[in-house]
Amino acid sequence: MSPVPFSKCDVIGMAGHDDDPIHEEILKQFSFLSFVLSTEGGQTQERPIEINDGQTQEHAIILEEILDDDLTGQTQEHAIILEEILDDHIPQEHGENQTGHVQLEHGDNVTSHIHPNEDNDDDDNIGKVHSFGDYGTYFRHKHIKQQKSDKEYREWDKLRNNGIERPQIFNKMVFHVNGYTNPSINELHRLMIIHGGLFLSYLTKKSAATHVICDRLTPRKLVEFKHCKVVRAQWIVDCIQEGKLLDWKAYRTIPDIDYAQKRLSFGCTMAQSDSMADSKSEPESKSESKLSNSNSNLDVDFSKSDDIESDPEILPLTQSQKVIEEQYGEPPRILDAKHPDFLKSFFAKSRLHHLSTWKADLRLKFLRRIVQQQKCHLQNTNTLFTKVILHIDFDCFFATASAQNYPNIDFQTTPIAVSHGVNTSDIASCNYVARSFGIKNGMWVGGARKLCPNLVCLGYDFQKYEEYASHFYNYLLLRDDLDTIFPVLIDEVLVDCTLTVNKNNTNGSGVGVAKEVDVLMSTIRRDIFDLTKCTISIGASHNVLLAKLALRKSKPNGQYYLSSNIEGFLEDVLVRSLPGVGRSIEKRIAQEIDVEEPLIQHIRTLFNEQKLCAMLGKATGKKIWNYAYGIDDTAIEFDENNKEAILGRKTVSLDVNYGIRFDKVDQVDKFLMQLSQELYSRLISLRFCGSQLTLKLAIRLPEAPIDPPKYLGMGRCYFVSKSSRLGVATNDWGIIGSELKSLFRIASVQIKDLRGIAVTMSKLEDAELMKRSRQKTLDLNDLIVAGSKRRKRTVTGSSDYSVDKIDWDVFKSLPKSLQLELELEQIKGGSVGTRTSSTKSSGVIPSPTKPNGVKAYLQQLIPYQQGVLPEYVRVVEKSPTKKAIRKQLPKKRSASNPPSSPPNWQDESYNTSVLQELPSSLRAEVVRDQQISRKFKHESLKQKLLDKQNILRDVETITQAWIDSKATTVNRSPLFLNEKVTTLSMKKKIQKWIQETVEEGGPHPDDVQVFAAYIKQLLTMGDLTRSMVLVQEMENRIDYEFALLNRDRNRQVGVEVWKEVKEDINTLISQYCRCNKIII
DNA sequence: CGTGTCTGCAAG
DNA sequence: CATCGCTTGCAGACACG
Ligand SMILES: Nc1ccn([C@H]2C[C@H](O)[C@@H](COP(=O)(O)OP(=O)(O)OP(=O)(O)O)O2)c(=O)n1
Ligand SMILES: [Mg+2]
Ligand SMILES: [Mg+2]
Repeated sequence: MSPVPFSKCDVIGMAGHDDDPIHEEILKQFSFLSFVLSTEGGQTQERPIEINDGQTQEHAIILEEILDDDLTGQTQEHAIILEEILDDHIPQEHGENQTGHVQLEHGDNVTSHIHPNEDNDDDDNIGKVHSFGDYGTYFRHKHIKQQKSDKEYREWDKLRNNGIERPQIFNKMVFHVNGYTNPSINELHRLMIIHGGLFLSYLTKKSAATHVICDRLTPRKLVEFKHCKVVRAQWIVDCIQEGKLLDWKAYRTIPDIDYAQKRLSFGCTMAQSDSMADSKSEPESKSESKLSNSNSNLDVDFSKSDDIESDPEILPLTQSQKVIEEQYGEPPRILDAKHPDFLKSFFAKSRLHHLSTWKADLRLKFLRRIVQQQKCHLQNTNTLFTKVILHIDFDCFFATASAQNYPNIDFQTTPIAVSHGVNTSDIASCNYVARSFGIKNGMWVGGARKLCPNLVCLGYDFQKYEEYASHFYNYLLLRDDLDTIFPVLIDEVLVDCTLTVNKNNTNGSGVGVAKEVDVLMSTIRRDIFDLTKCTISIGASHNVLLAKLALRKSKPNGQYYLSSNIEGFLEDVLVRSLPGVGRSIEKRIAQEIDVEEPLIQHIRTLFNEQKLCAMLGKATGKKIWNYAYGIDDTAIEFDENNKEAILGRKTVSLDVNYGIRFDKVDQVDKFLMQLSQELYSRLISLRFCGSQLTLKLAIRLPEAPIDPPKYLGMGRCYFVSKSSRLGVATNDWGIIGSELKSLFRIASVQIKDLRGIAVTMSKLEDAELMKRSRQKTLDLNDLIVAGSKRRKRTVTGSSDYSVDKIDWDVFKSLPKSLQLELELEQIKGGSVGTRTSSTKSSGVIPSPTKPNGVKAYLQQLIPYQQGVLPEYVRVVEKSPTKKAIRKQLPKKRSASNPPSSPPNWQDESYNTSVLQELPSSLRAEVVRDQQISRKFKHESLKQKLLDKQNILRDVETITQAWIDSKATTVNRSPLFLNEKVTTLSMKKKIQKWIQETVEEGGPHPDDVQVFAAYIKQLLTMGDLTRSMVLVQEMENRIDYEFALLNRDRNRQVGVEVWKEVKEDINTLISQYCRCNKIII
């Protein structure tokens, strides 16, 4: 603890709180306050407070409340208020009119005597500032006041120190304190200013600071403060101790650990691992490998394990996959995200993707089940019952399951891990033999091999995992004695079995419950083992937290019912094993108390709830404090009143932080489009639309190497995220895609430093409800664009509604890209009025590359199949909103713009306003012209040649993929509305569908979705031919309906809508073709 | 203070 | 060759008015 120079201060008015550490703390930090506030202190240099505003009373009351407050944990908050009040009340000028004073007296409580001057009430400027109604002003003033009060405080401190000024070691230095520090920010503040430093609160420009005091540096902060000297708080303390300025470099804040640091000093242990491996398992490598350790490391990899076991039958599946892949001769290998098939191939092999997908599927399945059965109503409410929660989990699931592919490996004695690679590859799961070496799930193989050189790495077998999980879950469902089943993950469930185990406990004595629990657990374990030959463990207790901790104790292949001596049990539990405590929080706690691996008893004895909350935040602190005493009220029941619970989720997202290596923006754009489609298909299958889109980018940290240790990994990164309100819920991938591109440009990052991309759709709505909102957006017809004065939308006052030509309320609800579009349109039209802060309010930074206007993306040249006229398939960003707007837009720009779009802009972007109006054959010509002229402009002859070669190569590979995809889908066909359908019956359905809905103004959006999903499924199965036949059928029928229009104009809308639908389906197909490089 | 956006953490 | 570092929800920090 740093010295408190005010210890001799009079502490008054606090008699009732002498023993309260919190009040002491307040007093310590603000002990000078008691002087200032005291009129009875007896010290000559003290003056009564002079109050010249009308709000003394308010402050006095706040003060009283704070000092009288029995609630703790609000020290910080109170400190701020105190500080503020102090700022306000420190005498500005000696001899001002005294209009009242605050008097703090000895006694049980603080009392205040207020004598406000009623006549002076009109002078309430300052009072207004502080009336909590205008926080903007409040905070602006606060900064200035703070500096002022700092000065006052320094002067006062000098007086306290017998007139001797403290060494001004921090002279001319400006500090900013960030995050939780030790000592606290208030203490630091005090220390800095009395030693001549300037203190900047977080409200001011951080860049003005010469030093940033920060004990914990996250990657993002590292970037933010990269031009500052970032030091630990200890520096301040030590400087003062020494009475001079110490070298700040010795106190540099070290960045938090991340992926790269897991690796530590891999590579230095070459000799050691070499010799170990040699002696053990690879005699033939002994002779050759003096230098290379890679060989010896490889020897235990699954790809060579057949050598070790000399059993050809245990060839892992992944091997055969490779063989198949290689049969193609020279297909361009899928390395990074530039390859069009990357996404698919990545997800197919990503364990975390599988885990997440399985989890979501299971949740959905069980949600449905609960809703269907209304089982939650049956929940027991008998308080006499002993509540019992089971936590069931497979032992080292992946490792156990994968090892079954290798019958010759002795699972009980061989250290086994599941991974893709051999060095920087993650270990998904390792068995308990491996764990005895200290190996853990999530470690890199390289690191693990240092602990255990003989570690055997096996490949993944996702199919098998899925299979076992389905055995597992079906079994649980089959049992009818489990009240609630809550899937945590594929290999892990929480079960409420209160009713079952209490069946002999009708009198509430609790007798026999333990036995019932034990029997139930043994039965489940035995049955699951019989089903899967995998061992599972079960923990049981009366709440979720304790069940989890019991599970940990029971592992491996065990069971544990934690029902008595819970306090004692908890004592020696690692803090880290509490749910919600991970690496970061454990480290923070460990640092604070200087214990390597803190236990719960440390929390109990060395912390209190306030301290935890100060360190970890209010919610987290409280949660952990409760956990330390075994208190947990997490419910595993389904709350049907919760709207989100019924929707099942709040967001749908898609992350790729592997293989992201781009050079040019159009590569990024292409990938973003793929992400859009993936997101789209997830939204469709969940029947969701969303109205907020977030793009999160992982960017290489400046000091991180270009190539991270892990091949194509993300390395050390910081994250940037940008989000956009779409205004209308959608799932359209055209909209999503163009919005993403727009967001990407706003983020303005170095493309080569991009290491990860994530896309999140939030503000979800049921697609069912979307239909209605869609109708609403059509009201945008009210939107009129003509010469108009812009105003920032502040109040939605109806009075000036008619004055504006644009309904800004509607405008604001549009996606940013659309807003910008409209603005551009206005600029073009030369009708821009006063451009107030509209740019700012739309949040879009205009930049040369930004104009993401009404564009369509020319995706791929697709000549139709059987000699039909070639046609360019457009992918239009369709959206009712956009269309509605576009109708209102003058078309001038469109005519002149397209051929001369900015060179920076992606090649594929076109303005379609005009193209849309043209017959497709003519349109094709225009497009081709544009392409040619662009090529001519921007590309050298050499480039052209290269392009040609590329096309040729594409054709070649495509043909093979094409043939192959046809071959693999001979006798499979997806269900449509759960029915088996033939192409012919499907054609008939389409005809009927179109015929019937044209009169109703087009198909129901949901039906379209179902149909689109069907087509997509066809495509996924490689049945391109059939999809195209079906679309052709649609087109024919629509043309037919179109021809009939003369007879019945009412059907025009329906036909138009149908044309759009057809276009969308076409888009789907062309996308598929493009992704697979298929040219038909 | 109430709200929104961005960042960080945890889980498996 | 390597390697496949996902997805969701919650909470905190900070900005804005
Ligand atoms: N960092 C991690 C952690 C887990 N998993 C996968 C592999 C595991 O087999 C599965 C289940 O995770 P568990 O935490 O249950 O770990 P295990 O089942 O492997 O071991 P145990 O449950 O015995 O502790 O999730 C993973 O891929 N990566
Ligand atoms: Mg497990
Ligand atoms: Mg598990």
